[in-house]
Amino acid sequence: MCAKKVTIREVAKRAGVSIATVSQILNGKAMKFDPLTVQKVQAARDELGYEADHLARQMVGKQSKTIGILVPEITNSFFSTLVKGIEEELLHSGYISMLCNGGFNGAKEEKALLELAQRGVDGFIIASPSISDEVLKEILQIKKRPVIVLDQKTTVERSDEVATDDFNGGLLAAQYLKKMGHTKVAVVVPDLATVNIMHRLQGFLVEFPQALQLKTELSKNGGQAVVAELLDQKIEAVFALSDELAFGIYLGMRQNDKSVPDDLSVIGYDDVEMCRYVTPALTTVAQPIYELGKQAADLMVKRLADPTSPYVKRILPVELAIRGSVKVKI
Amino acid sequence: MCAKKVTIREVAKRAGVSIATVSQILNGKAMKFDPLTVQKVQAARDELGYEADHLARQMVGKQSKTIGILVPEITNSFFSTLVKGIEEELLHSGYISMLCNGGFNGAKEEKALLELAQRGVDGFIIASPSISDEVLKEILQIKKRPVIVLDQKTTVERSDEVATDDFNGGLLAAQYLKKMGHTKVAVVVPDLATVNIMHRLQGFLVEFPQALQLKTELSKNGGQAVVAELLDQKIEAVFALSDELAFGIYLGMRQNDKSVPDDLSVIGYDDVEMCRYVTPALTTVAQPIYELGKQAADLMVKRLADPTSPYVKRILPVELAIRGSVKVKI
DNA sequence: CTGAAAGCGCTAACAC
DNA sequence: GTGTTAGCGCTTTCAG
Repeated sequence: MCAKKVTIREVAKRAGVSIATVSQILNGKAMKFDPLTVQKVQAARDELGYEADHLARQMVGKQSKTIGILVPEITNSFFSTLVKGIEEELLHSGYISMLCNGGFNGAKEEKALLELAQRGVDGFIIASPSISDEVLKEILQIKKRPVIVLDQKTTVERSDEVATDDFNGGLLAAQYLKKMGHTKVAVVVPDLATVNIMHRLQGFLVEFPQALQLKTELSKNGGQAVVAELLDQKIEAVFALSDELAFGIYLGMRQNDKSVPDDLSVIGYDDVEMCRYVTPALTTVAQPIYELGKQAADLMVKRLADPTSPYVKRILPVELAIRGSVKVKI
Repeated sequence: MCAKKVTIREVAKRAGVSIATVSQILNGKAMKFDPLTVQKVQAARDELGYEADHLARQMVGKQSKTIGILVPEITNSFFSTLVKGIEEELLHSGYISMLCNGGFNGAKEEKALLELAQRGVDGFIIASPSISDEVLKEILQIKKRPVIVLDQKTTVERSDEVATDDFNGGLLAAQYLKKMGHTKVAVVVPDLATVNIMHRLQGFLVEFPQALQLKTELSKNGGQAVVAELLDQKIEAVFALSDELAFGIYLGMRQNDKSVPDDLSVIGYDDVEMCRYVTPALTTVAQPIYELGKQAADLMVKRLADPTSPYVKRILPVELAIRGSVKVKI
């Protein structure tokens, strides 16, 4: 099942041709050869189960069939789902993922990216807000390898893009809250706001222009930290720009002996798996996270296959997942 | 910051020696050279910021400084935390991670492993119950690369090991339940029981030899599925062999309009981050998951540095994290 | 002590 | 059409 290591030379010998011929034929240039030779080579390849060594191939400047992935926090359900989507699609296309966890730390991310670049990855999929534009540009320009960024501070020119319809997501959340009769609403926004998150906010503000905006860290802790203020201000309903934030709010409420949704309605964003398992189940704006990862990977593979094709941008739809964390105001 | 790509040749030229000399000196054989030459070479290396190309080096049969990681489901909090620990420790030591998601699918895992092997990883860290022993042996024997398995069906001979004190964890859970006055208890065990999970069970059974054992899938769904039976049997307290299972039970209880812990006490295993955020917060046996990953990575790095050192086994302690899901029986 | 030379497995010009 | 040759960047005998 897993022979020692069959080289191109053996295939050549077996087929009675030179290694160059084998290389050519096996790399798409088959039509320039005598059909008979092609036959022999392919037969030999199959019989020996030969597969080109990615590493050797890479040394001569070809693809390594490896993609570098950078996420800030794999531990976060959003990112792990994303990575899963990327990884599965990539593996399916014969690529493999090199994963790095940036930890929301610019320096570490840069190091990771460099390490990845040095490893000769064919492209990067970067989903991390704290990576600086300059570093990104450097990678992109100097290394000339395609990059796809997700969840980024700014958009990189000259790259493909996948995103979800963030503006609409924010709008959906607002409309729902309004429909449920809420007027005194707040929105909790992260310090480190990425463009996509800003879009959500903008969508939300269309319906609630003067919603109270609470800044905090984009994490469970951040959500927890904001509860006191929410309670002080007698807010009725809060829009958490991520489910993580919402989970933190849940905890904060419980610590204050208050109930969701009786004392405060909360609506989240992302639709992470745990939404269904917290009590009450979290009403949230569902993004197709896994799909987002798959699409990013797909775009990357396509780009690598045809580097000159025009850049594309794909927007994935979002929808409201109504569960139990928003009550109708009587 | 990221020079074009400085090769060994440039360093050699700069130092006024041959590339062979540079290679030797930079690879530990410095003492066999004239101190002056060593000086010059190191100076040149530093000035140019030279670093050997991992790929080229690998081609000549050296290390690739890359470790393959296989997990069944990165989306699962346990595994993502584990991966984070591995990844961080590895990056710290100059290694990089190639991640594959097995999806609890033997065939896919095998493919991933092969792909990883072909990529020339220096070693494998495998945390996946469904990988077969034969495949594992093959990797280990044919490729002769070190493997560390976690959460495995069986233990591989001739490898280092890290594990947590599963037996004690089960015992701890049982003792706590007993202390809280429960007698009619159940334990929900996964179909696909790995050795470590069996140890937990054994520890638990020491205190509750005739606990009701419910078999199900090791997942949230599995937990949910088992609730009806739990209720039918009028169980007072249940030990879920993983937090995932416990979360499923929470949902199942809610769907039956029953309360945790009033109608059923539940204790989990793992201490995943969400334990604190569900309602009630989940009492569980805490394993140092992140640390487990770090240790596995550390062991791997050490093994690679000194392949002949004796195999070691590290056992990490577990402890009870008491929260709100177990009530004292009056 | 140090350097020349032979590859590792593969691809790409350029001859034949 | 197909083989020859020259590397990619590095390590490693093996002479000198």
